[in-house]
Amino acid sequence: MMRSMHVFMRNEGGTTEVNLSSFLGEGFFLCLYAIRPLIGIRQIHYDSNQCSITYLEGLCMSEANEQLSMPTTYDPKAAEQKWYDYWMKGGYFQAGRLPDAEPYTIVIPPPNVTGMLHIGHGLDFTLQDILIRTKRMQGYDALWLPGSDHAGIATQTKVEQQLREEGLSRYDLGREKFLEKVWDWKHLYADNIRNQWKKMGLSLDYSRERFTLDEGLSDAVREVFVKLYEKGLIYRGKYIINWDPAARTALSDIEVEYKEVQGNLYHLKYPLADGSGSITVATTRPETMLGDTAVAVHPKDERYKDMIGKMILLPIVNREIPIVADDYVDKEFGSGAVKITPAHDPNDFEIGLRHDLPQIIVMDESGVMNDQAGPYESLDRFECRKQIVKDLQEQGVLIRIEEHVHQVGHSERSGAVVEPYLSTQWFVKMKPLAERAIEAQKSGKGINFVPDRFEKIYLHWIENIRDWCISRQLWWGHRIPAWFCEECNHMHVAREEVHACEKCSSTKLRQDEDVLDTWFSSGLWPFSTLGWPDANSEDFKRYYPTNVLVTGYDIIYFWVARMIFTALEFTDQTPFKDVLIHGLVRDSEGRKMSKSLGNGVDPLEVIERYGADAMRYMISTSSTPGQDLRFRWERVEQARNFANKIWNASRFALMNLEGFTYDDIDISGELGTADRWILHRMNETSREITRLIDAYEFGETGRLLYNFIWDDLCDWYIEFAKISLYGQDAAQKKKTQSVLAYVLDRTMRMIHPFMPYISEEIWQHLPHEGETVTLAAWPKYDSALEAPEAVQEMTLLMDMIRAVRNIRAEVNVPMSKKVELVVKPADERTYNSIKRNLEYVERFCGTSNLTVKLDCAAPDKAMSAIVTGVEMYLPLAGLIDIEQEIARLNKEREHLNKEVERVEKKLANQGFMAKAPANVVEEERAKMEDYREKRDKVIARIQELQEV
RNA sequence: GAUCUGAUAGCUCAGCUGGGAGAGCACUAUCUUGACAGGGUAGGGGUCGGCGGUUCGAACCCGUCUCAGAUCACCA
Repeated sequence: MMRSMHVFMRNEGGTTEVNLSSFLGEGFFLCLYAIRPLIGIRQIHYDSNQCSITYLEGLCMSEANEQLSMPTTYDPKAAEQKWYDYWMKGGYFQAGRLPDAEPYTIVIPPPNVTGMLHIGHGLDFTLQDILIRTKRMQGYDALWLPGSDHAGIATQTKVEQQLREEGLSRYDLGREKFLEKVWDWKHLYADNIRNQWKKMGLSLDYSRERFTLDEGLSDAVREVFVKLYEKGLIYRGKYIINWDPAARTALSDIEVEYKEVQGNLYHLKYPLADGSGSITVATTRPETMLGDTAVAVHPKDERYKDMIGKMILLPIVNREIPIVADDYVDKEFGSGAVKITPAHDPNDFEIGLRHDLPQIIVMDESGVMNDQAGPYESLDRFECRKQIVKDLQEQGVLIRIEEHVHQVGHSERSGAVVEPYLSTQWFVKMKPLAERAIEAQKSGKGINFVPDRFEKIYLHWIENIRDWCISRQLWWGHRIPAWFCEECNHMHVAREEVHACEKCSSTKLRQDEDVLDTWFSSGLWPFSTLGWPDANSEDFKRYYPTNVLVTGYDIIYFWVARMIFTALEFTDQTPFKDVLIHGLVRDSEGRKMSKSLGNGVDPLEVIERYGADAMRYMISTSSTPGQDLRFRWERVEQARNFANKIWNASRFALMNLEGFTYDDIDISGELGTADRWILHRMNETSREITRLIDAYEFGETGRLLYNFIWDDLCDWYIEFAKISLYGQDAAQKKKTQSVLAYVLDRTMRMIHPFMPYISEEIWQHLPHEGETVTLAAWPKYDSALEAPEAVQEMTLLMDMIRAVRNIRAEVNVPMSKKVELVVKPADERTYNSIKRNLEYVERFCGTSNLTVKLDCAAPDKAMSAIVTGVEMYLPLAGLIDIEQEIARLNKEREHLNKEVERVEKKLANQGFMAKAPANVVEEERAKMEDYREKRDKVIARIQELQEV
């Protein structure tokens, strides 16, 4: 709906009417409001019928803004590009600038080169950046080492997928060509990752960037492998492992995810070979019966006592297999008889060893039945299952199918159903390594987990650890440093390539085809990146062990635990002192972010829309250690608004700091109440946030900064400062300018770790010393800034102002109405406080025409307010009626009465008096006095009014 | 089955050694007073999951139950 509107332009008392037509009311108003500074409008009034505009007198806003080159809203994009380049050029992130300082080290959990970073990385990296930036400012030689992980199976899967789209497999290309492709991929994604780091504003030392397949790191891998082998802690052998038929590789136990699946339990009746009967077994994987080499029963099971030792004629393959007795079998479960397939089940494998049973592998490495499967050869394992069920049913062997929900292992990467599979692999013997780690932890020389409950989780895992299968039948990764002689098959394990067989001198050697589990190299990350095993590595000597590792709870087993035991084994110390565990970033409904749900959040999108600082602030401060957090756009918005608030407060300051230099800052001597108060608050805040950052309490830190900046600095101090800044007293003005410049400078330093860009942008505008806030000194608590009496005075003023505002709101006193506030202080000290600060009260009580009168009698037609130490009366003849005021006061009295009673009761409680600490009792006493005083005054006032 | 985490305002969450329940958003009213409408001011809204216990005093400690989630281990 279009309608026309009149716009009045008011200037110097005169009003010009302007007709504007064809616009939508409120939308237009908002547009006009937005461009207000640009066209020099000072005020706009809008209601549904008219809109009036007042131009700025004198200096108009647009000019002021141009001078400052600071628009009314903060523009993150320009600042981000500019300052990151500036930081890089200055080399501020490079460690080693302070050779005499104590080092502080963090190594980044290397992201996989499989794709783009997600918001979870955003959380992880932001927390680290906050720590490293804080420590850098605190004067440490801070090193944050970046890098990425080759992520063997994950990356190879991706590249193979890409190939598949071209109709190719890795075998078509061959090992060498394929690896070239993967390296291309790696370069592309490592660049992307680096770019994303920069967008997030991370202060990484790029000169030390590492990749797990770098020469140095590969050397570390070989060193560790050979040493462990020589110690007998790495062995090669034929065992049941978890096999991923899609990726055609072995997996470790923790790379298998168990998911609940609705399946069937098939009951099979195996006939005895002598025809004397049958025995029933049950299985969820009937196709494995082709590899059965026994049936096991419990030795004490009466039902089968006589059958032990007899033979069974295995259907379909017509193989005779024995009935064996083994304690493993649970008499109570199912029929009490178990089919044994040593080559395709870990438990059966163990039983097979005990009873010396043959191991028959019935499928190949891609899950297709092999020649041992007789008629089912070349059928896929699941096809075979269908077929064999049908056949067994026809032969009367399958007597029952029962629905059965069970856990089925899936490959963490490919998603394929994992097949327990007998094959020759390399393993790390975990017991001795784990014991050392457990001992370290229990003797107090271990890792400080934050929150500490994760220590329990870590210990539980490492105490129950099984040997680690480290070989992978992949191409992308560290090749196992083992060479076999083609003549005599002798195995050589060595750091360098072996050219001649030590046994038969043959030069025909071939290296083991397999590569190592990607976590084998990640497990060395904290020291391999710093130059280990090179004994002369300066970085290793200086920066190891690292201070803290920051990561999510999802990789405690995969990574954290492995780093700990390898570091203990090879460097004789823990790789870091603290481990900060954070949660997962979930979507707004609490679901895990995933590709399939499409609910992932791209950090670059967040940065694009709201700026890197907003993203960093939101994500770092909306988390508590160890707890998951939900990603909500409205929280990013809140963070953006916070950034904008900081921006505008700074704009105000800068407008009033024209010509003011760093050398002009002088906060000594006589300062106003508000000045001393804000310095006090800033000082307190700096002490608290320093403590909280050291405790990894980023959420609390953020809240504290938010409250300090928004409430104390913007809502109170800046308002109070206006009196002095707009006043006539030049000396006083200079003091306020000093405080403003000083406090803002320190405030920018304090928020810098959280919001590096906006703090740098503002800091550079402010009177400052030094090249960058990145290297500015962290604010230290300064006892000279303590000002308890200013706090007391300020509290009084704030209470008074709030009380008057309340009254005003209640009776709706128009802004324009002239009011006199009558104030009666209780004592001389309060009197002097108020006297000194009259102007503040007059200005900020929510009305522009308020004057304060001290030493007057209480007027009749007035609303009253009692705050600690002061009675106040706001004469509002014509606006209030006395009955209403009495009613309001009665309500107030009731409330105070309740408080008084509560405290009195507490103080009358002998238990409390006897057992509560003295300061608590004292506080309660003071409260009671205060409440009583207020209540009595309210009562007195009611009586006064009733007499009128 | 074991272990762990969570349950606080309509929503999302804080509440860091037990001492008068908080924030943001949303909602209601109100305001354009030379930084900010991405603002200001005022306000409504909670037996802190239930029940017991310890304590002078419990959102917080202990026990127990209910619900939600996670991790680990599983027998065919």
